Amino acid sequence: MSLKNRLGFTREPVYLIDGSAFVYRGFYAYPDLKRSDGFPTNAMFIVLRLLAKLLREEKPAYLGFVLDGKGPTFRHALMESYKAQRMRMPENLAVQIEPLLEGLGKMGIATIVSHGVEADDVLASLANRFKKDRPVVLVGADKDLQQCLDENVYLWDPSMRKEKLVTLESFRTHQDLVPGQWPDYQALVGDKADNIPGIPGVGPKTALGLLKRFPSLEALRDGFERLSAKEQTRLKPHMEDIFLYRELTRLKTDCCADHVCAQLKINQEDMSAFLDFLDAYEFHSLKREFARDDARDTNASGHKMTGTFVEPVHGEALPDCAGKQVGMILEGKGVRIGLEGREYLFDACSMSLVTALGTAQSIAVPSLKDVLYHHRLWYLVPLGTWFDIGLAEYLLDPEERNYGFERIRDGLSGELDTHPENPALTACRIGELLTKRLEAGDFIPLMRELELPLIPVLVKMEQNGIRLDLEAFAAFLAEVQEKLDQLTTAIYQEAGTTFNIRSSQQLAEVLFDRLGIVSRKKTPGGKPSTSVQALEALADAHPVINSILRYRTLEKLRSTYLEPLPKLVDRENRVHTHFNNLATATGRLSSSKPNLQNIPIRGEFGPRMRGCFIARPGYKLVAADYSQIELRILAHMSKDPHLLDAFARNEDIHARTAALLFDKEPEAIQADERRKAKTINFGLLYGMGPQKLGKDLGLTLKEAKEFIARYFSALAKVKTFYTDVEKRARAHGSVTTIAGRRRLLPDINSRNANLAQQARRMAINTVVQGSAADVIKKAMLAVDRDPLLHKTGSRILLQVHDELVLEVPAENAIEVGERLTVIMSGVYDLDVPLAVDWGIGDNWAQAH
DNA sequence: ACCGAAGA
DNA sequence: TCTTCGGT
Repeated sequence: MSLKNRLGFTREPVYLIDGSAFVYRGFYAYPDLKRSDGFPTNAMFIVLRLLAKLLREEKPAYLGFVLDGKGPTFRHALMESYKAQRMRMPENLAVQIEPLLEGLGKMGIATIVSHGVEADDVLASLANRFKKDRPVVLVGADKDLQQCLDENVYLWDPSMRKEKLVTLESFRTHQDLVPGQWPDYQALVGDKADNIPGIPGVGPKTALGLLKRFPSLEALRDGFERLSAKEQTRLKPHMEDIFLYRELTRLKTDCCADHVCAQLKINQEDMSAFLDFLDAYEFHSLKREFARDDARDTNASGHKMTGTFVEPVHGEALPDCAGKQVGMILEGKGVRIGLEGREYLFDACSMSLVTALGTAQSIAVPSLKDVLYHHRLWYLVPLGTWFDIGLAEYLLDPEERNYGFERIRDGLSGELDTHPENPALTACRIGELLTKRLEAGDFIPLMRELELPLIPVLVKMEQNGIRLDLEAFAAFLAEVQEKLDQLTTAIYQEAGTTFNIRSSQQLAEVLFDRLGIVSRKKTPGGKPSTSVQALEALADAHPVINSILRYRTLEKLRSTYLEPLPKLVDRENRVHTHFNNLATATGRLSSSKPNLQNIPIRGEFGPRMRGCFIARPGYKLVAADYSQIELRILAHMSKDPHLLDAFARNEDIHARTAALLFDKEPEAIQADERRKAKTINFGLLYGMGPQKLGKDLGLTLKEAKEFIARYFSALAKVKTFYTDVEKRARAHGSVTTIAGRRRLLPDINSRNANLAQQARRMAINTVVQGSAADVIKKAMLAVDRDPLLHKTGSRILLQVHDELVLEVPAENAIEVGERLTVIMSGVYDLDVPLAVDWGIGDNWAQAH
């Protein structure tokens, strides 16, 4: 549905497009699109496609396309380093700008090229003037545009798979800021992309806290005395700079005084020149689309209207929910309820509402996790009452990447009898439909006994967070930064040029073209690879290679961990990750914003990195991890006597495998032989074939095949297990884990051998990896419910696939560690023991 | 094999 | 979107 309808505009809105953003995005997103003579057309294509969609769906009357001009802007005059690290426009993109402007002209769209200011400034200035007369929709993704939000100004990004609309209201509920405070906020936090440093150690949480107390930088300066001593020392050295930073972020609202809205009127009376233009650049699909749109005046909203719309009641008389099926949608602070064909709106969550809903038979919601975050009162509704629509869909097909309500609704639209503008009634109906499907697939126990109860545990873990040692982070970062600076000069010298070492493209050019090193490995895309594996093989060819490898590891450390993490801490220096329970095809959790499941552990810097994650004063971290859980599951499922025996005796499994493979006593196994056995053990869990194994072990294809054959003849029951999994996958088109989790693998019966082979590997890996995920999820529930852990004041902080990290009062740490291992090893009764290793420490490194 | 983040 | 690299 168009924005006009959704937002109920009464006057024609004007759309202002941040052209530069889309031009760049298109350029990187579609690197290979070219005309047959080689002229690059990728950026043009993306922009034109975006406009086509916008014209078709929005039917705008006024639209302006704004591009950055060439020269420097006033911001460069304010600060030299501004956007210094951003490269100048690549040649392949620059050549597309003129033709693009020409095309837009023929399309009847007004373009504005900014000079001395950036495109965003033009957008802000025009929005500021036009908003008095009509709604303004800023089309773009730059977060700095949020400062323009107003009752009549909207920010919209339709280019992603899921469009993003920010209104004044949604901004307020999400940000706890007024749009006008955005520049003040950015000045404190900094912005790496624009090279605005911000204040070290001040992340979003701190900045929001400060702005809550002092609404502007001026107020902050004037009230400086009222800050705590710690805050004063942190802020003092930067108090002058932040005013400059704010000027860089603040968009101008007073340029383009001579533009009037009438100039932005779309004029598509004659499209023939534009169609010729599309021909000239070989945009055939776009031409078809425009020719079609030109021919018929479409009027369809594109939305299938089933059921009749029911006007929602503004509820102060509560409906009787007892024993009924209910659907619920959260809208900002408010709540929308649907039952028995009626919808009710409430301004906020309240005790009486929660009590009424608690008597329902079931409440279908798009995401239970969101509900629990919405208000603490929701915890009072019995867990068994909730029905999580996203979760249900995930269990039915874990390979959809999008479990948003809209996607699911549209997928089921054929079977819905509700109006799309009655989302709560729709949710209720979807709940009914999906319940039937879950029953048919035998997913109810998995849903009710594992996945749904896990959600409040995940929320607790996220809210607990884990504490960072900020001093240690700062010292670490300073060291790494200094080494990086030294390496940069060394590399430029050794290579004989300066270039962007972070760019694999430029690096490949320098190494393989300029220095004449012969590349051996290729990327999946067919270009010469500069990965660690590829570079290590070339280490002898040139001294610069080793410097580059070292630069890579340090840069990774800096950019992924050392720099971003301290910015995310709250008042107590704790970071709060998101544990996503609908993210993986195998049933594992994933962690993001920040990802705490890939914090380095190995190598020169791993222990030091994990040492920066600490327990709060008076507490210890207790970490417990399953030992070889996936191989143990393989042992249990295959019933292979060698594996069962090795685990029963708690032997070194890789050494034992090596002994079988090389026909030696386990004591006589060499390190290299153990390494090979380890690689093949892991490889087979991934369903790895001989090519990949050979590559990893440096063997020829023939040797690798023999090696695998030897493995399977020694571990014959593993072989039969593999073929059984494959057979079952063929027969059902899916595989199932111990807890009844299912992954669909339609490709396993494909005539395309590659696809079938890929599906075969997924089948094996999913059974093993997914079952391991079931085991630890069950353990998490048991840990959460354990009275002793509760009594000792333990809190669960992290899950890293086979590991749990708890924070515990120091005096109880040993007791908790012991209890934890008992719980974790006891969740499933397998044919092998589930061994658990654990440790205690003041930080995560020690606890290992 | 399964992820997420950063950079271009 | 692709490449790379950190984790399991």
